[in-house]
Amino acid sequence: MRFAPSPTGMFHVGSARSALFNWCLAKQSGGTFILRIEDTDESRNRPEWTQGIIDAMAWLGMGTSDPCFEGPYFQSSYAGEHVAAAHRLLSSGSAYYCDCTRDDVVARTGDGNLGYDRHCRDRGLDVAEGRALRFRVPTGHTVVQDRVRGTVEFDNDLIEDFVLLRGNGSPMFLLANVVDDLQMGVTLVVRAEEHLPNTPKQQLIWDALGAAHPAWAHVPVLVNEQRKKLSKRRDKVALEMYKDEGFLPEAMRNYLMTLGWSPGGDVEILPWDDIVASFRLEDVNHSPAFFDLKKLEAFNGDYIRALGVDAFVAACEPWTRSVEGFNEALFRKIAPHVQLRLVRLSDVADAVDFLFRVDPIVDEDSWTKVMTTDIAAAVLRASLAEYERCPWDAESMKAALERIGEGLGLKLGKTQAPVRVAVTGRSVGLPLFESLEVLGRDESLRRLRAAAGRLGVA
RNA sequence: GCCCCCAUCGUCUAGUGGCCUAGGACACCACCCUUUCAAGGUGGCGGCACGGGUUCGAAUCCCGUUGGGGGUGCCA
Repeated sequence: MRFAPSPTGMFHVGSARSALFNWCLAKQSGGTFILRIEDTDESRNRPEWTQGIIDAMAWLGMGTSDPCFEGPYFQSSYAGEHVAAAHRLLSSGSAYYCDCTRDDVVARTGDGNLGYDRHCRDRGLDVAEGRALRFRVPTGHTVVQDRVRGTVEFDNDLIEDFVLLRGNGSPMFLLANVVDDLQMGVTLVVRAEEHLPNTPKQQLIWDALGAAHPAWAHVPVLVNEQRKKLSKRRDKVALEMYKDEGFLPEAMRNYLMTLGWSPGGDVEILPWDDIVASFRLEDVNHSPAFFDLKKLEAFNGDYIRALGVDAFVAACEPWTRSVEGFNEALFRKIAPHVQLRLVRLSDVADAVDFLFRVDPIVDEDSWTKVMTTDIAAAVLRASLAEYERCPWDAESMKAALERIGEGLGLKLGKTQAPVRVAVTGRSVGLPLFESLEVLGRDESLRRLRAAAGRLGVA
């Protein structure tokens, strides 16, 4: 098994899914998962992208220290082997040098859509600066046996004599990829469907090299709302971004696996070990899958709720640490209520900051909506009086406010609103009485008085 | 243009000729629960692209049409 991304940007969610598929296969077969960085296009590579890939994979649970993990290897360091293989192809007659430019070809064929016209095929050109080495595609048909798609047949006459070595002598992807897979003993290639058209070409190279090609499996691409392939330019595809927004790696990897594959039956959220055990290439869907953020969020919420309190508090740390006046012990007390309401961990700060700040951030819309009613002043005045002496636990405070509501002919839903805005600054949020309990009597009363003061209540 | 792939609710999918009056999940709507918001519960909306075959019987097999997608680089 191998996963061979090119380090040309942030780690793509589609790549992540391919990696995950490979990983599952390696795990269940006791095989090796090889990470090979395909960095043969020097102009588009950056070392930080490579580290980004490794970090993102580790985040998803594919760590370099895992027994099945091998690498990372860098394709660029095997250029010598690639060139050597190319020369073998040259001497066996499977390749030839060509000095045509793209413009030359188009000028001859008169059609920019057409491929190379095999102009130099039999010119017997020698190696020279600027001359590319092309593969001599044989006549006949190439049959690709694909483990997800079945049998796909290509007419060799329609495959152009593609370039193996550039004019500057550097190897191209098609060749490098094959040579590395051959050398590394790769027996199964699982990659995105966009590589299917490359497969007959690569299979031809394997044949010409006299080696048995690996088994192929092409999984459908991930698409956006317009049903176009997820692209780095248009779409939000960087795994790192999802991490920063508070998606749990467990939720992400579970969700990614369900795109194009299903564990069967009526469940889709299941333990990772079960996923690894039940994944089968033959069950992978043939059609593109839409990357649905809403569904990812649903998965994430589910995983957040399933966390133990300790794990939840720890997972929130990247976002809680920047909350003014944050106190972990206090947060822990309210955490179970927070867990129930979070879709992304990054929302935690807004949910709990009122507990820690000197003064809550007052949402003026909430204030206007709730505090300008007739009842607000009465509720505030009465609750101030009650809360100065009632036992400081959620149940008692609830009972007290219920009594106040009864006196005013209000349901609890109405009565709690002014208290909530006074204490939290907002009209929606965590359960009120539990929040008061955690906040403490002194601070709660102080905020109630401040709100009463703003309303002009004595 | 040419080559290739694909086609079940809006979305992700289950389904491999009779268990299908097509199941689940997300989203959406309603109701219940309720301390706001969630969570949870119950119910609802909604689909086999179309046309031909094959068969006693087709979402499932075959052909065609249409529609989508991918590829078509001295990128990977």
